Amino acid sequence: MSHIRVRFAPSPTGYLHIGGLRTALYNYLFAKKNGGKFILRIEDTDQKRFVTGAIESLVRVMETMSLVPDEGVFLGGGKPIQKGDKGPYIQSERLDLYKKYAEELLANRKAYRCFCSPESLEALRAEQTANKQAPRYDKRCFTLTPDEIERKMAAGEQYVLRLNVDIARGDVIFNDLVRGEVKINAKDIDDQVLMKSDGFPTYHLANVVDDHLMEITHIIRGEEWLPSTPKHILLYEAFGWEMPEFAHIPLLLNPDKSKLSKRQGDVSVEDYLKKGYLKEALINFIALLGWNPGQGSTQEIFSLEELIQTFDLKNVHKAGAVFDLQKLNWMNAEYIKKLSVDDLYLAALSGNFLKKPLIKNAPSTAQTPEYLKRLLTIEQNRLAKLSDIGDNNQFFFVAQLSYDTDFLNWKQNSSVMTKEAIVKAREILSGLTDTEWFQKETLEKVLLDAAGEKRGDFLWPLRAALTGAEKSPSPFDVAWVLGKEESLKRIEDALKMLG
RNA sequence: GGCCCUAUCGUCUAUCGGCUAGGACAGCGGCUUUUCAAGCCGUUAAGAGGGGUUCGACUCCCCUUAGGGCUACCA
Repeated sequence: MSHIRVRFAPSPTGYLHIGGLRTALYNYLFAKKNGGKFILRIEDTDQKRFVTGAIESLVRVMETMSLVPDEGVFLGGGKPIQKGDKGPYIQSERLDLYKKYAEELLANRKAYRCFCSPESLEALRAEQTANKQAPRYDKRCFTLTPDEIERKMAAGEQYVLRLNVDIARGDVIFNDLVRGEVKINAKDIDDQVLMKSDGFPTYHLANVVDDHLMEITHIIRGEEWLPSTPKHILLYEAFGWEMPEFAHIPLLLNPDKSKLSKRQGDVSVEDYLKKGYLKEALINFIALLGWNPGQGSTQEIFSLEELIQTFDLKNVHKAGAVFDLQKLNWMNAEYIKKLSVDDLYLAALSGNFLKKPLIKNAPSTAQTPEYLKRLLTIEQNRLAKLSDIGDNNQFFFVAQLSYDTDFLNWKQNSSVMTKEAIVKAREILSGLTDTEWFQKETLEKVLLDAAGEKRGDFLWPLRAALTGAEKSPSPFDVAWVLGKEESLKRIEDALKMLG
């Protein structure tokens, strides 16, 4: 297969859907793996559903996710720009092209004008449904005489162009790269509208025309397109064009196995980015939803580069895959753990995860880069996503702790023992220089030595005084993050409470 | 209703006729331990049902069942 060209062709009706991202990814991987070209085309043929700014956000997210096309629509100065010699890549700019090909179809009797009103079509459908028949256009306009057509057109009647499906065509058979042979009989194919009355093409026409003109060799798209593929094949036949290969990839599913949708969780890629899922984790996770390296491999963590090397349509699953947030969380945590603290800090900073109210309302000493990096050092192993930063350790950001005095006592220990422990801690800690303090190992060793055998007697009161929390990282870690001054202040506060 | 697709642990999946059915997430248990995580170790859990084909079927074929998708002048 020489000169492979694939495309991702979303419509700008909102944000990039996580399922769309997966489709884009498979296209991208397939292209890169095979030395082909990955094209981004915008399918904005439905004026009613167009959302302002959707193209920009679509392209931006693709870029963020490192799925940069070789050709098609890009962003330049925040505005959509197009690159490539097969453009334009935005369908609303190709209207005359569709018109030209539609006329060719009309001339060959492969398409015909239909003047039926939406109301009469709806009535027809209602009747067919009531009679338990499959709703299908009855071709009544196909038999219009040239005179009648001319009269209606002269009268300014609105019309659409329909595909003239020849029932005698019999089975339309094609070989899907992931599903194998698929067969649908022409009698089950509706006379699909190709051109709408507003002069815009429908998906079916625009898609086939563009894929041909843009020399697309492999159409990799969601399974929801499987039933309409025969219509597209009929169009290729009508034009006498070479057929591309088809690969229909399995749907992404909600936990209840229905098609992944809003309502049952987040579906836009930006939602996940906003929650602090790393793009590498998202790509990795989504790649494994419907594909695996096969060959008995048990590898789970893949870089984009590794995915490119390993990807093969042969190993794409046929059945839909449930989007399991728990596994995403695990994978994201894996990626967070692999980051250096500086990179983690940068990721948190650039994603705006250090500006949350919890942190913004904290004392300024708890907002310095040094402080936050110490926090991240401690929290790195405990984070599923960046938006979780600080949430389980809020004591790092409050000016004044609040807890019951009894909370300082380890198990059944008396407050006298607790006080002794905290006094001892104060003595040791106040003797440390700042340099010693910020050597995490030194701090830990000094405190561990002081704790001796019965660690709980010493460490629990200290940890309780420093955090006031039932759960927290170790007292060494907490003290290390807080710094000497704040730690000693909290220790003094505890001693005051103990009287 | 019609057409099409699909079917291995709860979830993602391996297996491409020889299986004591493997891995991962989640769950559970343990170790570690000052609490909570992390980490390490262990463990529960699957071939929808029925017919064929075959020396031998999770793997191939058929039927049933179940789930899903499509059925628009939306993509």
